[in-house]
Amino acid sequence: MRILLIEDDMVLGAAVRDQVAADGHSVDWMQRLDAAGDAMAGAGFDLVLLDLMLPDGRGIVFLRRLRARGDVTPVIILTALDQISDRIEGLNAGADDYLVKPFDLAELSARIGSVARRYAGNPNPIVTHGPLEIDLAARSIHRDGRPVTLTAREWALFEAFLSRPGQLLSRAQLEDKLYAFGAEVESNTIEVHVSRLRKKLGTGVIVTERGLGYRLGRG
Amino acid sequence: MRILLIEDDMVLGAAVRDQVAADGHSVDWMQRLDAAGDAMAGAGFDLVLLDLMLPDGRGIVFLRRLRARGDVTPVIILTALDQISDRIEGLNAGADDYLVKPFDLAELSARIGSVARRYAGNPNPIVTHGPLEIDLAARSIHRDGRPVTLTAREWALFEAFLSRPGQLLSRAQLEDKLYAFGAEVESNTIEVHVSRLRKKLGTGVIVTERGLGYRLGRG
DNA sequence: CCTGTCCTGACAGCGGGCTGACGCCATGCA
DNA sequence: TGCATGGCGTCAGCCCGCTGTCAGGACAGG
Repeated sequence: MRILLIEDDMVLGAAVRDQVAADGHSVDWMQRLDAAGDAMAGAGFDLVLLDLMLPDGRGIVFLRRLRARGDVTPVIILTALDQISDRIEGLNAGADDYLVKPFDLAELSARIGSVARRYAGNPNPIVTHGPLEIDLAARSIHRDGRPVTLTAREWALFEAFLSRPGQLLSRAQLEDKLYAFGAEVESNTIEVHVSRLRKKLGTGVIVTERGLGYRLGRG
Repeated sequence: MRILLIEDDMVLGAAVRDQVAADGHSVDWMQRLDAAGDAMAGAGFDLVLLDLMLPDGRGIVFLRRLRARGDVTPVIILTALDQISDRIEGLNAGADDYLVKPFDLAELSARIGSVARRYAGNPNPIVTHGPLEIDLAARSIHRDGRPVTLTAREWALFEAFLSRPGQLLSRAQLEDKLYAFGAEVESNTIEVHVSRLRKKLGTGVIVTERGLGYRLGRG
């Protein structure tokens, strides 16, 4: 897998590079955003590891611009910012995952593997689930042949179910997926999003386990 | 989830136990390290809440010994020691998280959920018990290949039996596992839930020991 | 047979879950 | 800058199924 590492801290960058390389991936390490932008425009990477605090600009802007260009390359954010608002901002900007420094290198490997598996894409892997056809890479869904459009949150939620088919997911687990680790949600946000998802995808897709959580229904 | 609480303070221990039980986990509470060691050697717990200051030894030694044995059960340390050096020592000994007394019970819940989720990763181990296939992480059961759905209380009860295969469990023990202390049940609730479980899982799963309690039958 | 224990169908209360509605905020457009 | 739009979190009220309770019957032991 081709990985682009954008990190200005030399010590941490080297450690990450070595770890990722040891996992068998090829790594391009850049210390500046402008160089990274050029690299992204050229060869296609399979994954981007992005530091948010860089000398020549905020990584979040970089990420947002990337997504605005239609680039769907998976991005994992590495940062010392541990404010909830920052995490939300990161995910809203289109990040796929989030690691707060200091993080364990083994955890980094695990996250990379997870993201890689999710996107392990021969051209367009299409998952069919009952009347639904899901193209994970393109983030598109068709229901009975008709296209369905999901919002960012809805997609994140649905993806959580797809990644663990048949497994029961508690509200807390889902909140972790949507808000990147322990953000406090004071209301029934998950319920509302589930409700909205059901309205778009059909009622049988997500099944409620009263008192426990939700799980993906049989297609 | 099966949780082992090691805490010698009766007031705090009771509070923690009630909170954890209210979150839907089954709790074993021990006041001494030697007893806890025996318990760990037997049934597998999903998580350990460990006080560092105990009458019969230092919790840190216990933890280190645990890891030396190759036991990877997640451990959260509860302690009044708030020196940085203590934290580092605890984490180096193999703890997964650290809570300094006095801590908020809600925070405890959040940490437990977080640690549990971190370890809830695939591949899910499947336990077979006669005609039953049990996926603890996914909270799913199949009987003769057909899925069986349990309610929250039914799960908690069944889990209590699974965690102690073959061991006799009195009604009082089961009530302790299912309900927070103080919320005493005055009727034959346990009997009713056993009955409902048997109807879903089959009659041979839970065996009655007249006058004593119940135990898990041979598969 | 008697007695104590256990099983299970029935039922009501309530608390968790669903969803329509609303307001805030960010974004896009003129 | 003002207006329109759409996403998202929050709230309230309704609904439904879980769950504790009870009662009557079954069963084991003596």
